[in-house]
Order: sequence, then C-alpha cells, then structure tokens
Amino acid sequence: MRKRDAEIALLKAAEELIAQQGITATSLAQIGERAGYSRGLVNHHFGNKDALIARLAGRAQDWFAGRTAETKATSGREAILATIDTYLEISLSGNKSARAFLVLWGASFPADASIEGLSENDARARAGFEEMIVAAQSDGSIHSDIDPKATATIMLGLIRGVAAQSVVAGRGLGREKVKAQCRKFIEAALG
Amino acid sequence: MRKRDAEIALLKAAEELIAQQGITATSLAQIGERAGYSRGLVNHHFGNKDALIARLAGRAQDWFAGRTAETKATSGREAILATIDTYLEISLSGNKSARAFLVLWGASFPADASIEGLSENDARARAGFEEMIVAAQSDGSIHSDIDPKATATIMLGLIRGVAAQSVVAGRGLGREKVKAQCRKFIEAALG
Amino acid sequence: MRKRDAEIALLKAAEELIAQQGITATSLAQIGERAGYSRGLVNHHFGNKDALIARLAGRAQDWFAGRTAETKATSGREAILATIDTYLEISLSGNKSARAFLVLWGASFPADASIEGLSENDARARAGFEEMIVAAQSDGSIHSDIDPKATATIMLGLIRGVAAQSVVAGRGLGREKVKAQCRKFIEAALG
Amino acid sequence: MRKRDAEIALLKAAEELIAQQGITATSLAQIGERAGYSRGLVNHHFGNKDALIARLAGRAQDWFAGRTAETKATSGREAILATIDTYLEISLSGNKSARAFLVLWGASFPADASIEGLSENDARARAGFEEMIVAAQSDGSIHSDIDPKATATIMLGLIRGVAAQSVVAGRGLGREKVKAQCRKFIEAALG
DNA sequence: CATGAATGAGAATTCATTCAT
DNA sequence: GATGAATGAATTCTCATTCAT
Repeated sequence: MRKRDAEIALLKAAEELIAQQGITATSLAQIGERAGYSRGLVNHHFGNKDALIARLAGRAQDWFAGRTAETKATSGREAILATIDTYLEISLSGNKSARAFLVLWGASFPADASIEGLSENDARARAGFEEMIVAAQSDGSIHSDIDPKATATIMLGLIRGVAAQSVVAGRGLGREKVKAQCRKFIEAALG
Repeated sequence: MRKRDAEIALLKAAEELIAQQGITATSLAQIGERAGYSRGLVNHHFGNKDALIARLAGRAQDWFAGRTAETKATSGREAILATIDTYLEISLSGNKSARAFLVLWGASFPADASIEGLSENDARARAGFEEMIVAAQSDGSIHSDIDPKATATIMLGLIRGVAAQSVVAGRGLGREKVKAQCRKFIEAALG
Repeated sequence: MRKRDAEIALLKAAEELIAQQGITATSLAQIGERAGYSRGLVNHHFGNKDALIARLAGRAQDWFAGRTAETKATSGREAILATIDTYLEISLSGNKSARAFLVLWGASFPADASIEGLSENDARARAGFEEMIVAAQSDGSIHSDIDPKATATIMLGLIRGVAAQSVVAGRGLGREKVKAQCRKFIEAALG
Repeated sequence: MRKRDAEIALLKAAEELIAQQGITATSLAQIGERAGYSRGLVNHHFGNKDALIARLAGRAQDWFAGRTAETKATSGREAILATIDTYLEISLSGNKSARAFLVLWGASFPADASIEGLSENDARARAGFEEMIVAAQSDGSIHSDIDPKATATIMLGLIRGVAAQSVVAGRGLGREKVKAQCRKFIEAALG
C-alpha cells in the first residue's frame, strides 16, 4: 500500500527529527521533506501535529513491548532481571527510537502537557513490573516484604532516569559499568 | 533594589509558568505580565529567552544544593541516605520549583537542546554522590565492591526517574510508600 | 502560474512602498497586504526581507540593462551619449522603479550595509561605460587621453548624483535643462 | 560646560555609528554608551532621535561650509575648481564625518523621508555653485552660454555621485585618478 | 545633570493548518 | 494520493520614549 509506505516514512522521519530537535522545534514541513515527500503530507495523513505525536508515542510503546516480550525466563526473579536488562540495553544503545521516546517523555513533564498515550504508557509499564514482582513473590524467587507497586515505580524510574542521563551526558558515562551495577543493585534489593 | 525585585519576580513567574506549560509554550510576554510587569521586561532584564532559562537552571541548582547541604550525618552511609531522602522529599512534594527543574531537565533530552548549565548540573550532582560513596567506603559504612561512579549515576537516575513519574502520574502513586521503599532499596544495595 | 503571479505582485508592491518609505520603514506585512495578499506571504515566497531586497536589486539592474540595450548608435561617442541620455531619461522621469533603485542605492552607503548585488551592480555599470569609452577611443570618436576607468566612474556618478538630487528636490530642478546641460557637459569632456 | 561636552561626545558617537551602520540600525542607547555615558543621555539632551539627526545634518553642513570657505582663488573659474577639489578631497578621504553625511543623504531618498535640513542643504550647495558660476561668467573666466543653475546641479551631482561610489566600492576605485579626471572633465566643460 | 528601569509599539519570522490544484 | 500556495496567529526581540531616582 502506498499510503502505508508514506506513513511509515513520515513516522520514521518524525522520530529522527524529534530525537534530534525536540517536538516544538520540529516542523511538519521538515518531517514531510525528510521523508522524501512534500511539506503538506503530514497533515494529509495524520490530520494534525498532535495526532502524529500520539502515533509516535504509541509506536514507541509497541516497540518496547515487542522487545521485552521476547524475554524467556525460568523464574519470576529471572524475568524481572531480564526485562530490566533489555530495557537498559535498548535505552543505552543510542538507538534513535529510544531517544525519541525519551524526548516525548521529557516533553510530558509540564502539568499542561498532554501527549496522548504517554502517561498510560508509564502506567502500563509499571503494571507490568508489578505483575512480575507479584509472580516472583509467589514462586518465592524474591523477598515477600517488598511493596510490588512502589517497587515497580522505582524500577521504571531507575531505567528512565539512567537512560535520560546517558542521553544528556553523551559518551563517558560508562554504560557497561552502569548496566552491570544496575543488575547488582536490583538483585540486592530483591533479596 | 528595584532591579533585583523585578528579576526575582520574573524568575518566579517564569518558574511557575514553565512548570505548568513547559518552556516553549511559555511566552516572555506571559512571564512579564504574570510577574506584574510589562510584556517587554524579560528581554530588558535578561536579554533573551535562553538567558532567562539559563538563570532558572542555575537557580534550581543552587536551591537543591542549599537544601541538601543542611543534612548532617554520623556516617557516610547515613549521609547518602539522608541526601536521597531530602531529594525525594523535595521532588515528590509537588513543589513548583522542583517541577520546573524537572521540566527543564526533560527539555534537555533532544540532541540539539542546549540548556546552559543543565548537563553540568547533572554532572555535579553525580560527582557529589560519588564523593559521598567513596567517603562511606572509606569509613566502612558501605560495601567496598560497588562502583562509585556507576552507583552515583544510578542514584541520581532513580531520584529523577521517580520524581518524573510522580509528576506525570499525578496523585495515586503512593508517594510515601515509594519513598520508604526507595530507602530500603538503596540500603539493601549499599550492603 | 499562481506562484509567479504572487511574486510579481509582491515585488511591485515592495518597490512602490520602498520608493515611498525606504527599506526599514516598509514592513513585510505592508508589502503583502498592498499586493493584495496576506501579511505572511513575503516570507513564504522569499524567505526573509534580505532576500526580497536582493531580488529587487537584481530586478532593477535587469531593467536598466534592458532599457540601455535598446540603444543603437553609429559611433562609440554616440553610444555613450545615447546611454547617458537613456539613463537620465529614466532617472529623471519620476519612475517608481527608478526611485526604488535609488533608495536601495542610498541605503547601501553605511559601511555595514550589505544589499546583495548592489555594489556588483555599480561595478558592472562602470565596466559597461569603460568598455564603451575604450571602443569610442578605438574608433577615434573621442579623445584618447581620457582615462576610461576614471571617466566611467565620473559618468555613473554624474547620473546617480543628478538623479538623487532630482528625487530629493522634487519639482523645480529644471529637469529638461539639466539633461540638456549634461549632454553638453559630457560632449565637451569627451573632446 | 559639561553639557556642551556631553553633546559633542554624543554627536561624535552618533556620526561614527551612523557612518558604520546607518540611521535605523543605530540605537540611541548605543550612541550614549559609545560616547561614554548612559543609555538615556541622548533623549535627555536632544529630546528624540529626529532632533539628533537634524543636529547631525546641520553639523555636516557647517563643516563642509567651513572647509570650502578657506579656499582663496584669483578668478571665478579658479574658485569653482578649487571648491570642487576640496569637496572631492574630503569626500574621497575616508573621513567619518563625510561618510556619515553621505549616509544621511542616502537616507533622504525615499519620498516620505524627512531629514530636517538635508534638502535645504542640497539647495544651498547648489545656490553656492550657481553664484560662483555667475561670478565666473561675469569675470569672463568661463563660457557664458552654460546654464548656471543646471550646471550647479550637475557639479553637485558629480561630487556626490563619485563620493558615494567610492564609499560603496571601497578601495580600488583609483581615487587620485578619479580626482584628476574630474578636474579635467570640469575644465573642459567650463570652456 | 545623569542614570537606567519600565513600557509598549512594531517588525521579522516561524509554522500549523486549510484548500485549490 | 500528493503537492505546495496562502493564511494568520503567535513569538521573540529591538527600541524610542517616559519617568522615577
């Protein structure tokens, strides 16, 4: 489908430009042109800028979900650790999509900011961790006195916070060491 | 001093508006008027928007520094835990300045974004944690086999990531539980 | 072509307004509206004010070139005199384009002023006169001991200086007499 | 008088800045500060920008008048030639005041431009030449069949036009040759 | 006399969006 | 499906000017 092709190209261009410049500094015309089309195509396909951003947010979520779903683990504890590894792996890799997602996340901090789907995304990610923690507590592979909800928040926070720092600091953050230390950190905390 | 008064009022107004709307959505005219002055005063005092933002970033840093400096502790370990408590206390309190800072941080994620002083701020905060960790290792109050640099990154990431989530999720994140769990988390990790 | 139409209308409007008010006092919004379009169209078509001005300068040059190219002459001397007549004819006629050009020229006097194409325009006009003078010396129709380059400068200066005075003084400068006297002046000088 | 000192310093600063940047690009604050005073002093002394410019225009005229008055000549013809020499000498010297005057002149080309005193200045300069021509015709040192008024216009035009070209073209116009050729030109024309 | 804080008007520019082609 | 011309709102920034100190 030609329509589908164009949309994919536009989303990819948008992602790259937003990772680079941020949402506001990226114009729809720029996106259209980088995608190899005309200035007007984004509106033609997505209607308006917000809709494009929402699509991008959704895409990011699907993408993370896809990557973490691949994980296979023998115990609840292993599943948690593997998921965190995967997240950090992606986030610290310098991957454009990951950075674009981080940029969207950062743009959602103002109280009035409403990037459709983003806070739901956070909530779902937390819920995912929560479930894994409950499961791990059931199979006895982690401590039973940690609070699943609070711990899910902490885990997601850790991942995002570390990823964001890596993005702001550029090289020189010692990514491998950070990843290794993260794993130890969480292992210790899980008991 | 008239000048000083005006600048303080402008910075306060800017902080509030940016916490609410974000940087781009906040116009200089809005800031001037909310501060009780004219549309043109921000430019008169700060020259341009970037300079205002830089001032805001610097202020936020001073403010955090001031708050954490108050902490008194009996051991290196206690100092670390107390600092993290303070940070989280501020970040999760709903304080406007804290949120404004978070918004600036989020706006610095795009590759081209250059908010003067922000990445230095991160670096300094990490350096602070690193020193505390080294000191705590020296006095034997924490494990000697954790990597100070990587751990500093993780701690800062944890704080920022949790704060950001609280800001995006609004109520209902169970702030007290999160704070308590954070402490346990870090205690466990420090050994 | 719709685009071409709009550009022509914008350039015409710009010319008129600049002849009347000068460059700085003429806003892009004014130009768009006088051309029968919107405030934003100039930027849409020309990008920025400088580019519009450069286009205007180029246009003026083409226009002068076109008018002087029509001149047919039997000797080098005649060609020079005819060209000068044409120039003065146009310049003293009250023609809007001619005045607009003069205004651009006047705006290029400050050291920092950089109106793309204007100083090249001067240089080209001088080169044109120089060639004509050399040719006329070759065919023996004018004195051989006048310096072609310096004389070209003088001729162009004479034309521009007289035109500018006519523009500043308005009526009452006795244009016909000035033109006639110019011719005699130059005839005498050419020998 | 301190007041007088300040005004002179302000006028000098204004002249330099206007020669460099043009009238509109030069702000009153800039002038005050370059003069070694405060941003507000120009308004304090001159009331508004137009008044400052008018003072500048007047000053330029006085200055030219002073320089040409020094000329002593034995015949009407000599007086004319000496005056033109002086004018060109000043205009082509790269003198800041001369350039500033030229800039004011250029800024007076738009129909709406009203730089108080400038067109009167032109008129007076023409009248001066006219008188000299009449006088020279009376003492028989130049041809009697040239039109004094038109010739005055031509002479002033020549001087201004050549000066302006020199200013726009920068170096490489061969000033000495131009000056010499000018004299020959006018000698031939005067008969 | 002199300063510089404050105002507010005005200009260039950028862009999402609409719509004719 | 796709283009790009046209619109008009919004923003930053610059300044002349006024006025309190």
